[in-house]
Amino acid sequence: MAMDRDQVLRTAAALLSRKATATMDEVAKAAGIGRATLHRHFAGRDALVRALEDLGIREFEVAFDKARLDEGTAPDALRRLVAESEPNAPLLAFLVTENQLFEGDQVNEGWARLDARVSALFRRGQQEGDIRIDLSPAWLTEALYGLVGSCAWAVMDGRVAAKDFQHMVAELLLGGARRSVEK
Amino acid sequence: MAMDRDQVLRTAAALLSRKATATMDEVAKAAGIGRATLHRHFAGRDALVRALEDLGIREFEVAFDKARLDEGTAPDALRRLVAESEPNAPLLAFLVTENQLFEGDQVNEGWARLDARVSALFRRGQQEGDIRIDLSPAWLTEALYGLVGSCAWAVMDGRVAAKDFQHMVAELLLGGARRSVEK
DNA sequence: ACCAAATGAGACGTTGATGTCTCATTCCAA
DNA sequence: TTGGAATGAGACATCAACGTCTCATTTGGT
Repeated sequence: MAMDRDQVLRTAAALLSRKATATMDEVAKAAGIGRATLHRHFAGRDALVRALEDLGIREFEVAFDKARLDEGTAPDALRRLVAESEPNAPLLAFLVTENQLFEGDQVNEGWARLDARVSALFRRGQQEGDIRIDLSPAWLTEALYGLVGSCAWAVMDGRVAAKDFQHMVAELLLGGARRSVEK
Repeated sequence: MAMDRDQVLRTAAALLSRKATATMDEVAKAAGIGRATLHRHFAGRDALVRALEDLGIREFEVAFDKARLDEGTAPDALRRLVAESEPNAPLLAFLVTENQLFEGDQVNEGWARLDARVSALFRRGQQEGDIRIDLSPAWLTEALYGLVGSCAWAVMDGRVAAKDFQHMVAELLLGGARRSVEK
């Protein structure tokens, strides 16, 4: 029953992704540790959420690295990005809704770094002529997060098959719903 | 200072869309009424959220009617739907995140009715050859909600200009981010 | 085998929001 | 004008989660 900080965080992420209002007690039980121990490592609920935020940001930075956003065409890079994001999609969904509660406080600057990388990808795609220019990189970034989160919820609710996650997100984001003539 | 139930609900919707954790006290103050009065009309916070849910469902049913989902091509109907949804987009964003807390409880059957109408629209588009068939109507419906909600947040945060809402949502959903050759 | 550190269980006080209640005041219709 | 209904303000008890603390037990390294 040793306390593995990272393992506890991942368990908490899994629980909170499903039930965002889970209590500290529930988080502790889910992680198989005592509430006191949980408190010894995370000063409070806020600290826990911050730690989850850090974990999420770290995971996505790794995912972005693996996706090699600078290589190949932007659409291909985006597909890789969606594929690499899938394992952490529920965590992202949780953090996105949680962030909306932080109103104006101070948001982790890590998000800005991630946003910048995604925005840069879209911008590159626009410059190379692969991405339409009437949709701003900022909006495309938001939309990516939104679709990843939505699909994560849909998968958890059984409305979308898990195996379709990558296709559903990447294809909708890239190609849209309209049936293209050239296809 | 007479109590106008519908006006109170709209004020609450506006507040809670920005700050989902707003207290009953804050809601009452925002509505310009006393907390006791608020309590006389809504048995509790749950009842208030349920009432907001009803309001939202009513609003969207009206919006769907106005959008005339059965007329014209599916893409055109979808554009009208996005346009009609815009005024209530923040409320939708709030209700969507709130619904995720309702885990398995009982979800208002109104959502099923709305889902059915949107799904039917996408299905019609697929049958008429305007919407691609490799994306399920259920997912397209979820994606629509997700994009409307995401864009509502983005507008509230100033990352997207309010005047671009319809274009950003409808064009991304329909056409995707990839620059099409035919365009 | 030993000892220091970490843990689990639970008691305890605190806090913030909730829901109820009272009472003086205001509103509105007859 | 008048009387009943609705309201606003605030007091009050309740409750759930939080955060702190203690102490017996377990763990892990030497």
